[in-house]
Amino acid sequence: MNDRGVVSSVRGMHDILPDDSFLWQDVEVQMQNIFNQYGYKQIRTPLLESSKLFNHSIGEITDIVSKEMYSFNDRSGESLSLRPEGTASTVRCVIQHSLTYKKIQKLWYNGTMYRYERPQKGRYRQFHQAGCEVFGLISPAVEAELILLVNRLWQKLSIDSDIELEINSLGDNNTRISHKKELLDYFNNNLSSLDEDSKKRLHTNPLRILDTKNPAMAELIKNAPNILDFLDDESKLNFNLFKDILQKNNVAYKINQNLVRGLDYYNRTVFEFKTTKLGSSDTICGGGRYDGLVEILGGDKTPACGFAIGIERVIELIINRKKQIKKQKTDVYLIIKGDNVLPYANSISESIHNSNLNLIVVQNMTNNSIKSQFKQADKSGAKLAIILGDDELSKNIVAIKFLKESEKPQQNVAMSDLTLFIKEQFYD
RNA sequence: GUGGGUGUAGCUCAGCUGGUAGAGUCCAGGAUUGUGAUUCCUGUUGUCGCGGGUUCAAACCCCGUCAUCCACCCCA
Repeated sequence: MNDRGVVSSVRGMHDILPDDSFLWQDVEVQMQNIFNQYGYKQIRTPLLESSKLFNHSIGEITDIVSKEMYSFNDRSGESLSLRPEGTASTVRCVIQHSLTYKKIQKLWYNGTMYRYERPQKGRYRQFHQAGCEVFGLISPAVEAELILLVNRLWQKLSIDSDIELEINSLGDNNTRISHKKELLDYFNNNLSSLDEDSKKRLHTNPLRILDTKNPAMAELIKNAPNILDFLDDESKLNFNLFKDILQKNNVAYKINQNLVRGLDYYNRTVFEFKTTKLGSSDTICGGGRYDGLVEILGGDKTPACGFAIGIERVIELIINRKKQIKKQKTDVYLIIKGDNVLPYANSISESIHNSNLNLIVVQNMTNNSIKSQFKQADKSGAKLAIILGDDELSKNIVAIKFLKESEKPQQNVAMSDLTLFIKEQFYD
């Protein structure tokens, strides 16, 4: 509630307004088309899940679980949480319905996620993520396909030149244990070079130190033990194969040995699509392989791999790129003048809708001047204005004005011929 | 949780060393008795975020508070 007693949306949760919603629809449709074209099927899971699900999957000590979840007890005392990401719910759904029993699943989702964080550019408390998850396949062709599919989306949305792909491999369990041990030794031997934050992270999440933005530590990080030197043979083979596929398909990538994902469940190949155009929220898509998660959540051991896209960040990039964003355009605008015509106006709109031409028809319902109505018609982007006044009504005609092709003269059309006339204008 | 910036008309913003608020845009009407550019004229819109303090006087100074943006932490 603000000072005047008007309730407003809660911090970090934003309305998508009419001038922007068309762009959102456009992005969502393009995304769905591509996901579907690669044979992925949509799932829709609840926004609310048992808190346990996220505690067990994302990791108790991660920031997401320890301080960013919207959690509360419901009336029966069970702790529920608004989902902070989509993978855990997807895995839960897959296990619950035995979707991977002797089967491969390729799934996609799109929905709102919730994290209690301080809002800033590209980061909100309610935000949208779309993602794909693949279950039951061990081949690095899976990771590669995910990359190719996302890459295609960037191209479709014309933002590919703003985005760079970074990849890394986290290897298997042993890789991470031995790398972490070496890393701890290394940092402990160089304690004096660590900043305050990093000293804290030494005990919580030493991998994160590699990700620091502090330039004073660049040299230290550069010489730190490289996880890629610790890869087991199979992970190494997989990673090389993965890179081969990317190269064969002309996908540019950068190996970032310091790329660590924030969630506990990742192993082997991980990747992020990053941009420099969005301030400090630079990751617009992140993902990787998580072969252990299904088992952790109580399912049979199932290899899996996926990614999530931050839709708000994609939208920001698009708006950034084109100053004029696409708005919803009217096709036919109906102008009305006179006391007797009102009962006939809706009938005209209805007759156009009845003819299944799939046109956007807007009818002026004010009693404003003709001039004002034409102004509105022009602003709506309509190709045609239909004018119905007392004169026209008495002759059983309507006047048609071509708003986009002003060289064409205005013409009268009999009401009975109207839908045919309009069809010719839009489809011939 | 911690820093910094900003809150004035629906929107974008001006407002000097304190003297009681303005422009553009938008919308409506008219110039054009029923025709969309442009131009011109007219008109509508404000708890100057909120609360307190200083002062004869506060949009402006001081304190507090809320909202928002950006950054840190962390992440999509």
